[in-house]
Amino acid sequence: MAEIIRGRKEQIIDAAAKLFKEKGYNASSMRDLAQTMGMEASSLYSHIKSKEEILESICFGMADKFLTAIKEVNDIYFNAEEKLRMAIRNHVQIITSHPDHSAMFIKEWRGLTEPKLSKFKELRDKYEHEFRVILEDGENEDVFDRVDKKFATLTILSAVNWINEWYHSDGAMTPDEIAKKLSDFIMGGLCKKFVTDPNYKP
Amino acid sequence: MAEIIRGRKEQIIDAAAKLFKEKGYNASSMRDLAQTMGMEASSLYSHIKSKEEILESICFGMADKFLTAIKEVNDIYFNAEEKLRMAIRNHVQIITSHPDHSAMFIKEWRGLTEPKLSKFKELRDKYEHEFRVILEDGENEDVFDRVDKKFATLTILSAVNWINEWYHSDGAMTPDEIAKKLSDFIMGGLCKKFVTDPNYKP
DNA sequence: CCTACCGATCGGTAGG
DNA sequence: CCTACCGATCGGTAGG
Repeated sequence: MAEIIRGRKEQIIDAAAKLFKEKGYNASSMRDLAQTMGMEASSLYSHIKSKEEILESICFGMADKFLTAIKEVNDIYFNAEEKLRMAIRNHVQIITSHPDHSAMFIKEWRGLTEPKLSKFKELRDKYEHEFRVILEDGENEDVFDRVDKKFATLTILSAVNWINEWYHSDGAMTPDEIAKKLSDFIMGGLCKKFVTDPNYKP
Repeated sequence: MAEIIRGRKEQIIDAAAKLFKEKGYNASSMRDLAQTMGMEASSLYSHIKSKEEILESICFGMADKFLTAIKEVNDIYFNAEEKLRMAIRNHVQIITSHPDHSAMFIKEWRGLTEPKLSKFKELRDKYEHEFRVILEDGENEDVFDRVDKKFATLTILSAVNWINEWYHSDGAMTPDEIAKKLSDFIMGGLCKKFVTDPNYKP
């Protein structure tokens, strides 16, 4: 019984994530959501407390996924380049396996109201901070250029998040191929050059 | 008389852009907008036809600005690296001088309905295409690496658009400094290396 | 899970 | 630019 209810709740949340990603959270009504589930809007409330509860559970659930992934990377003592490549790989992995839920974490969280909004922003900032630590490690190891870390972090995150706008599971690239290309681009940039880093292998 | 009405209309549109950027288009009501203007919601309709007309005029106005800027760059025969740096500089310039209106072009256009939605998407694709042409030029000139052009275009555009999320005119960097840093990052990536391109000057 | 319904708010109009 | 108001739709509840 409890399992049936929980299962149904997850179905509703998944359907909501898909709808909210397509139309936006504010533009989606509970009646829209009910229709995709083949039920009346009022029936949704047997399983969920409110519209915002859905958004909340998705946003915080994904924040947990992203944070757990990057903390694992930072705990293991690879060098900075490996760390960054791993962090990007994990990020792409999460986005491509949960594209609808990821859209809530990346952009639809704006629909949250206080005090949940502030709580969520804290988690996002934490994730950003973990990325930044990797870049700082890289500079200390003399592997990365001495760049503006905040600037570089935001630029990298914007690139990895943009994937969610164009990725479709039937596309030509696998998640790992996407992660590889993105990492190469971030490491090496666009211009031709020879890398003289000791770790470089042609 | 006509000037007074037009001036008032522009004030409303500017206030709307600011409001829509902060709260999102769908989450903003005409009553919210009226309040920021110190008038009743119904009075807005003496100056504008509908809520969507506001969004439309901003989105298409900005599309025109961005397209004009990049077409100018592509018409002048600089080399590809110069073209890309110029295109990024213009893009940053437009965003930083019209941050509210730019937000409509970058994300709030989703609030448009057909047939305007499709028309707008065409213009966005055109802008993307112009960027892509620059990357193709760069490869032909043997200045850029042979990269997936669609992939690189989207990555670059995501980075330049993300500026709109964190840029404030009282920040530490000028628009040209932002453009320079971004261009350097895109050209050179994060890793240490020596550039052997003939055009390279240390 | 449904029918029936609530108060609030939405974009927008009429008429001055 | 305002008052007065419209039909539609919103998130959500009561009761079964």
